[in-house]
This record gives sequence, C-alpha cells and structure tokens, in this order.
Amino acid sequence: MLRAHRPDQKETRRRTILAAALQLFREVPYAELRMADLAQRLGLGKGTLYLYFPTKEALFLSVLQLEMGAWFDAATERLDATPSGTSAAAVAASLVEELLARPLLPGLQALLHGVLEQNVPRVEAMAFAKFLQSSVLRVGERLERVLPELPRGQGAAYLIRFHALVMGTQLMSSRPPVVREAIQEPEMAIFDFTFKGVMRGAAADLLAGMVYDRVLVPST
Amino acid sequence: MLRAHRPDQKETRRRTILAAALQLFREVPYAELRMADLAQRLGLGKGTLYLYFPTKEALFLSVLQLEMGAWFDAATERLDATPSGTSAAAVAASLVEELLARPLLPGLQALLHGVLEQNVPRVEAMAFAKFLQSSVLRVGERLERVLPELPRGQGAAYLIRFHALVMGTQLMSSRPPVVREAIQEPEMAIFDFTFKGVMRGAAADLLAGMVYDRVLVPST
Amino acid sequence: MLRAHRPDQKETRRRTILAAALQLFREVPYAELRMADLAQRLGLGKGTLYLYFPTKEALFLSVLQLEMGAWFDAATERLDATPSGTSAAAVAASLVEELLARPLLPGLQALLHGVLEQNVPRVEAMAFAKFLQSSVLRVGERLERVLPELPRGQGAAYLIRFHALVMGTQLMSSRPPVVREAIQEPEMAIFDFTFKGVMRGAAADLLAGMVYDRVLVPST
Amino acid sequence: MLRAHRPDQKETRRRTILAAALQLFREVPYAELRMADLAQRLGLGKGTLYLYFPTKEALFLSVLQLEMGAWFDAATERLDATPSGTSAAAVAASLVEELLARPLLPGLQALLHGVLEQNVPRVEAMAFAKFLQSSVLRVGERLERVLPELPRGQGAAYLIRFHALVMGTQLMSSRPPVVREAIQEPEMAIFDFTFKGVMRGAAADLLAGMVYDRVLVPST
DNA sequence: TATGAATGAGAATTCATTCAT
DNA sequence: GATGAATGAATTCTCATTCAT
Repeated sequence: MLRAHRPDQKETRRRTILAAALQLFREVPYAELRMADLAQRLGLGKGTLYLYFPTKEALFLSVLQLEMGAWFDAATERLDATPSGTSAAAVAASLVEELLARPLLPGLQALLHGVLEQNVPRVEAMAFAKFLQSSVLRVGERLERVLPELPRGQGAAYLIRFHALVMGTQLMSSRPPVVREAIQEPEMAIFDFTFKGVMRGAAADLLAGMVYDRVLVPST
Repeated sequence: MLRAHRPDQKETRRRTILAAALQLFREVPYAELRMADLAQRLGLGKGTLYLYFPTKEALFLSVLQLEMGAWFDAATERLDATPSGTSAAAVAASLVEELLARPLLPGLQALLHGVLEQNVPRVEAMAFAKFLQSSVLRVGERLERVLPELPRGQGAAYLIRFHALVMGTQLMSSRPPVVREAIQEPEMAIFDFTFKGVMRGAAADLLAGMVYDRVLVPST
Repeated sequence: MLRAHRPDQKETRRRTILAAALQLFREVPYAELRMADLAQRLGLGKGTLYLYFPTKEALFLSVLQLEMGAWFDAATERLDATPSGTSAAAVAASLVEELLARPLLPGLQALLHGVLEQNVPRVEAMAFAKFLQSSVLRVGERLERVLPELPRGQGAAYLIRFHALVMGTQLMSSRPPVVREAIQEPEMAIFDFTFKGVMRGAAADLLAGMVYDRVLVPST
Repeated sequence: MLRAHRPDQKETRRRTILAAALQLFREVPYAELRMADLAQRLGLGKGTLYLYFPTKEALFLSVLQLEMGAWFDAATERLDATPSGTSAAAVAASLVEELLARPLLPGLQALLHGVLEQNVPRVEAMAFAKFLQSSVLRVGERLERVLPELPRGQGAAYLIRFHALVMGTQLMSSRPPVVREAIQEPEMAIFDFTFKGVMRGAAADLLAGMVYDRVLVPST
C-alpha cells in the first residue's frame, strides 16, 4: 500500500477510512463490525487503522461526528433560511426531515452512550464533547432566533431533549426478530409505530410545548 | 436448601430470586451481573435459577416487568385520584415523580432493547409484550380521562413517547468516567443537566404540546 | 403412578422402561437421550427411573443386553438348524442377516465402549461381562459344530472379531452431514459403501479365512 | 514469542503445534485435551492455535492425517518391496506391523468418527476425505499387484475393512477400569485378548478370505 | 415406592490491540 | 509508515443424580 507521508495524504487516508467505516455500518450492526474486515475492505493492514484511530471506539466517534456534523450543518442552513415567527411544528419538521435524510444517524446515536462506556481515550472524548457543545450552541441560537418565544438557552435545551428522543425512539423502533414476532398479532396494534412517525409527532409536540409554555403560562 | 414443592412455595422462591436480582442490579451494571453471583448470594445452585427463568435475559425481563408494573400501578392510582381538567404539567409531573421514586427503573428500561436482541425465549417476549400493551392501554385511558383535550389513543401514544424520552434521557445522563471528565470544564455547562431535570421539563412540555395541539390547532 | 409392590410388578415396570428406552434410542441419538425425557414419556418421575437402574449407563447396558441377547438367541436357533458342513459364507450370512433384522443393534454396539468409560457401576459391568461371555461361548460352540474345520475356541474368537467388525463398520457408515457432503463427489466413489454391504462381504470373508487357514495351511 | 512471518516459518510452527498435540494425545485422552493446555505447553497464546487450525477438531484431523499418512507411506514402501505372489498372511502382517509401529494411531482412528460429528469445517472435512481417498487408492493398487488373485478394486475394499477392524478392535481392547476388573476372573478368559493379537489374526484371515474366495470360488 | 426440586462442574473461541519486522 | 502474527480474557447453561417430602 502506498505510504502517506505528507499531512494532506494522511488526512486523505483518514477520510477514506471513515467513508469505508460508514459504508460498513450500513451493512452490519456495530457489534459485528470487525476491525479486520474494515482493514481488508480498504486493502490495508489491521495495524494501519491504528495509526489513524487509537481505538475502535474513537473511530466510531469520528464517524458519528461526521454524520452529526452534517446534520448540524444542514439544520443551521435550514434555520438560517427560515423566517422568524415560523410555527414550532414547521421548525421541528425541518429538523426531523434532515434526520430522516441520514438514515444511519439515529442508529449511530443510539450506540453512542454504549460506546462511550468502553474504550474511548480521554482526548477523543474531549474533542467530541467540544464538537457537540459548539454545535448545540450554534444551532440552539438559530432556533431561538426563529422562535422568539423560546427564552435564551432553550434552543440548546430543546436540542438535547431532541437527542434523547431520537435515541429512545430509535431503540424502540429497531425491533429484533423475537419482538417483531411478538407484536405481530392484531391486538398489539399499539406497537405499530415507526421511527419516522413517532419522531415527526413527538419532536413537534415537544417543541410546541416549550414554546406554548411561554405563551400560555408565562409565569412558569 | 429447602425444596419448594408446593406451587405457593415455588412462587415465593421466584419472588425471592427477583428481589435479589433487583438488589444486584443496584450494585453492578447489567453486563457484569453473573448468574453465578446471583445464585451464590441466594445460597442456591446455578441450576436452580434456570428452574425458574429459562435465560438470563428472561430473568431481566421479569425484574423489569416487576418494576414497570409497579410504576404503571402507581400511575393508575395517581390518575384515578386526579380530577379531570388538571393541567398537563401537573399530570406529567405525577408520572415523573413516580418514576423518580424507582431510581433503578430508568436504567433497566434503557437496557431493555439491548437485552431483547440477545437471548429471550419467544414465550417470554410475548408475555412481556402483552404486559406492556395492556398496561399502556390502561394508563393511556386514564390519561385521556384526566386530560379531555387528548383525543382517543393519544394517551397511549404519549406513554410510548414518554418511554422513549426516559430511555434517551437515561442514556444521556449516565455518564461514564471519560465523559464526566470531558464535560467538567466550565464552558461545557450545556451538558450540566440531570435525568431528573430533563425529565421534569421534557415530559411536561411533550404532554403540553400534545394537549395544546388540540386546543390551539384543533384541525390537526 | 401406581406403585409396584410385588416383585413381578417391579419386573414388569423394568421391562416397560427398557422398551420405552429402546424406542427412544430409535428417535434420538444416545448423546441426546435425556433421562427426563424418558421419564416424561413413561409418565414417571425422574427419580423413579433410578429405582430401577443405578445410572444412565446401566440402563443403556440393559437395553443393549436385551438386543444382543435376542441376536444371540436367534443366532443359536439358526445354527442349531444348520447342518454341519455348511459353507462359511452361508453361516456368516446367517449371522449378518440376524444383525440386519435389528437395525438399532449396531449403533448400540458402537456406543458400548464409550459408555463403559463413563459411569457403569461395577456390579452392572460384571453382569454384562458374564452375559457376553456365556453368550459368546454358547454361540461359539454352535459355530464350531457347524464348521468342523474351526478348531476349538475359534468359534468364540470369530464372534469377537465379528463384534469388532460390526462396531468399526458402523462407525464408518454413520456419516455426519459434513462427511456426507464431502464424499458426494463422483471421484469419491470409494466411500460409497453401506453397513449392509461391508458386513455381508467382510463377515463371510473373515470366517472363510479362518476356516481355509485350517484347510490349506493346517500347520498354522 | 517469535513471529512467523515467512511462509516457511509458518509451516514450521504448524508442524511444531502438530507434534506437541500428538505428544499430548499420548498423555491424556482426547476428550480431556484442552486447547489451553496445548497452548501453554507450546508457550503460545490460545489464540495463536486458532491462527493455524480453525477448530479443535480440525487440529485433530491434521494430527490423524499425519499419522495415517506415515502409515500409508510405510505400507506403500513395504508393498513395493514385496514380490508378487506373496501370501496373504505375510502381506497382512506387513500392514499390521506398520500399524503397531505407531501405537497412537489406532486410538486416533477410533476417535475419528466421533470427532467428525462435532465441529469440523467443511473445507477440512473435504481435504481429509480427499487424502483418504487417494491414499486408499494408491495402497489398494499396490495390494492388487502383490496379490494377483485380488480383483480390481478389492485392494481398496480390503483397506476399508481393515480400517473398520482397527477401529472396532481398538474399542474392544481399550478397557476402562470397571471393565478390566470385571474380566479379571479366570472364567472370563474369553476376553483375554489384545489389540495386537486380534489384529494379527483377523487382518490376515480377512485378507485370506478375500483372496481364497477368488481361488476356490472364482465365480463369486 | 414415587416424586421432582435442587445441584454444580466444565471449556472452546473471538477479536481488539500490540509490536517485531 | 505499513504490516499481520501473536495475544488472552471472559461466561452461559445443561443434565445426570440426589434426597427431602
């Protein structure tokens, strides 16, 4: 394999690895992702991967950051193009649609906290936290501009709740075979929901609740 | 060890095992719970546990069902004692307070979907699904009585979203050491939230959003 | 379950158990035979089986003794009806046909030595050995009468070799899936033999060899 | 531990492992052979063994192939040095003596079919089958050259019966303690045979029977 | 006699990571 | 920089047998 000597070559290789990893996540669940498979698919040695990412978890974090970064960017753009005074429902819908445009993202997010428990070097954890913090603040501010009823700080707060909702909904919706079987009976119609459906409803209602709070019960 | 021959003795033993398991969950994370430890603590043989629960996962499901059952019961009771027309915020607060009264429950719930992916016998999965379905319907109806603005079926829908919120918030709030370190810096104040805090706000806002929807935008 | 008080009642129950066990062997391989299954099929408690057979292996030995006993009896009868001077091939064929009439027997015999290594109480091992010894002597004498060229003791010796041949051929012929696949290719025709085919040929040739020895090379 | 990077180093390591395994088989019965023990004895990690053999059973198959290969080679050599027209007894004796020169071989052969039922990857099963097939054909042809009375194909057929005889006799002769005790009494003299004794007699008689068939009953 | 609840020993294999080459 | 051989920790569940009832 060609050696990456110059910094830009190394950066290119790093991106190549991330792209291949993202592709692999599409094909196999995280738990079944083997560093060896990734290396082979890239035509690299296993050891080479570790020249670019200190642990498997750090690699995961980078992939997630890539996807979340894209989402934050898209959200920022959308919000910048949204006039102030738009309804909470419409704003929430924007965020959800951008989420649905990245079908892998909710699954990765749901994995995040499990991965963080494992083997993440301090440096990478820090970097990821910083990334999250600045992204949340940035998009949070946009939200507050678009929804003037939202007090300072509530934009970020909404994003955090949104994140919780995504993870929880993703967990609920990804049904292993036993569960799928169990809820197939007609009287189990209660469980007949999808990630898309729940998120569309809940994200909007949650935001509406936060906005209307201020409108209807300004003293809370 | 005494032998449980009569059905009531067997039921007693089953409960004893569940109680010990719950206690153990308090002390060690699920992944580190060893069937051997549980048996030893009970003064039973490992095999005996398998007389009562077919797999480790089935045992987990039973523990969770016990705790969730208690929560559903408490919620039912609370709602039955709540006059129709109570505010969404107050109703949501009831549910959250009952949740906070069972500090283990959110952690168990967050584990649920991971466990379901593993080794749950079909029968147990089915039983658990039935339990959830009937509980959700029962409490959902109560919600609709207390909050008349909530259309038929929205009570259950709220509970499902509530569950997603619990799991997601729990994941976000249970911070492994690396993460705790990473977010200690003052500029990371954004991450300075607790399970309790997020749930109190989000559960109320989500319900408010669902209720106000009907009030303000009755045609949706 | 009715209690077996009188000795003849106990003997009857013993036979019932043996018959059920034999039937079960027909359905599942020995390694998968569970004492619990046998008990359930009989409508007895597991403990009850142990009132009649001290170990699983002792039970196996009894089943085998039943089948081998039937074979020895049939062989005795056949040989008693065979005129002296019959060809070795015809005599061997008799033995083999009686074997093929009991399709379970070779499989049980092949198991014998594995079982003996495990958990056979001294008493049962002894009883089985005595049974074998007297049976072999009895049938061996018959062989010597029918085949006068066979010196004293060679009848028993043949039976012992015959037994070895049965076990070895049975092992070779019972092909697990991997093997069956492996030898399906046309160039593997060498392995295209059956228990029946090998035994018919080898039992006759082995006996012929022992007889002709004496005829052609009387000084050996 | 030194790393085997070059192909010849890897081959050397493979052989080292096989040799150690063979040695271990000498000391403990197969069922008690632990991969961990083997690794420790070699000063290797357990994982390293699995770099060279995909399963314990595949390792066994390789050991057996080594020993059987040596036997086939020795038999080939012996037969090539044997003039056509040699007596069946002498030819059989050759084969048996080469067998007795490898005291571990019969025990391994007797294990073969039990092992095949377990965990043999398709590839290894295939390779072993091919090895057997070509070896049997090769040595079978030699037999037919040395014993001209043996019709085409009967050389291979004899080897297959010989294999059955080896396995069956080995099973009969390897007596666990209970059995040894049981047959110690003087009247049990019938069981007073050894692997060596039975094989020497039976291998010769079986071959003689096959040869004489053609001589005395040429029409069969 | 009959029962069935209780018991507890036992081992192959995977795969992230390292480090000699 | 790149490689890939070497490493080793870690755990559920089965089932023959016993013995209190």
